[in-house]
Amino acid sequence: MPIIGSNMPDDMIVSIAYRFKILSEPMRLKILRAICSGEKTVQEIVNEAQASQANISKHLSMMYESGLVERRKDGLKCYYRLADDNVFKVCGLISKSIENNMKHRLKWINNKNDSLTQ
Amino acid sequence: MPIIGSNMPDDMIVSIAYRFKILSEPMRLKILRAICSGEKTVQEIVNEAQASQANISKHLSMMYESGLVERRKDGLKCYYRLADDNVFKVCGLISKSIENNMKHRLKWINNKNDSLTQ
DNA sequence: TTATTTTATAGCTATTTAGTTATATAACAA
DNA sequence: TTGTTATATAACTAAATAGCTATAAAATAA
Repeated sequence: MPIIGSNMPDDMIVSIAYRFKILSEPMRLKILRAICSGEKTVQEIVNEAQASQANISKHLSMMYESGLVERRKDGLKCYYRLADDNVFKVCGLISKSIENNMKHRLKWINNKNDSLTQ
Repeated sequence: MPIIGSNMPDDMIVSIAYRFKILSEPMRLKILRAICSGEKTVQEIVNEAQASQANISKHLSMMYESGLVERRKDGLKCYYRLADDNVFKVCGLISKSIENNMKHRLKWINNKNDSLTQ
């Protein structure tokens, strides 16, 4: 299964880039962290993510428009939930990649120190 | 293995967001597409991604600084390659997620049409 | 030396956008 | 009706940044 492969068309690249863009803001990841255990109201998300209601609402609207989250209205309250859980796998891979990178840099620093002390 | 889980600390969120940010620019994904089959020189990447040399070089520097790509200098030329291939898995999941989302919207549209024609 | 090639970078501009304040909308309660 | 609560949105500002042009740096060739 080719993933990004040299055959990936430009418009698919643009779609993927846009999805990454949504995931590239710490506040939006905090929102995902808040709803990863189940649906939450806007107020609950505001409290967990520690931001203004207007700010959270704007982020949620954007995430909804792009299909990253789904929502359900019940009276005055609006419950948001994840649209699918691929995003968690993605974050998992990214953090693994960051880990690899840090290990790599650490090894490089150690080698440098070794050669300095030899 | 908890992935993003409610226990993920803020600084890890920030690191992950930054990695996503690097992946959120179509031109940088085009660079990845260019080097996914193996290391390439800056000129080769410029040709494949169809952008100016200065622009590609700036993106490559940024990707290098953040540990997304590695490089090897040989005379005048500089070869860039991927640091690890988690990024491909990530793009794969993202495109799968986009697919799911499109299917979902399509189904929603179809249901709407069904109810209109009933 | 001088010229050429390859890559990196500095300075600039236009565009995007996160967060803010204030307000609108909409459901509920008295 | 009026008031209150929950959420969405409009207008604005400040900061970040993609791409541009011009130039610097560094290796090679003549």
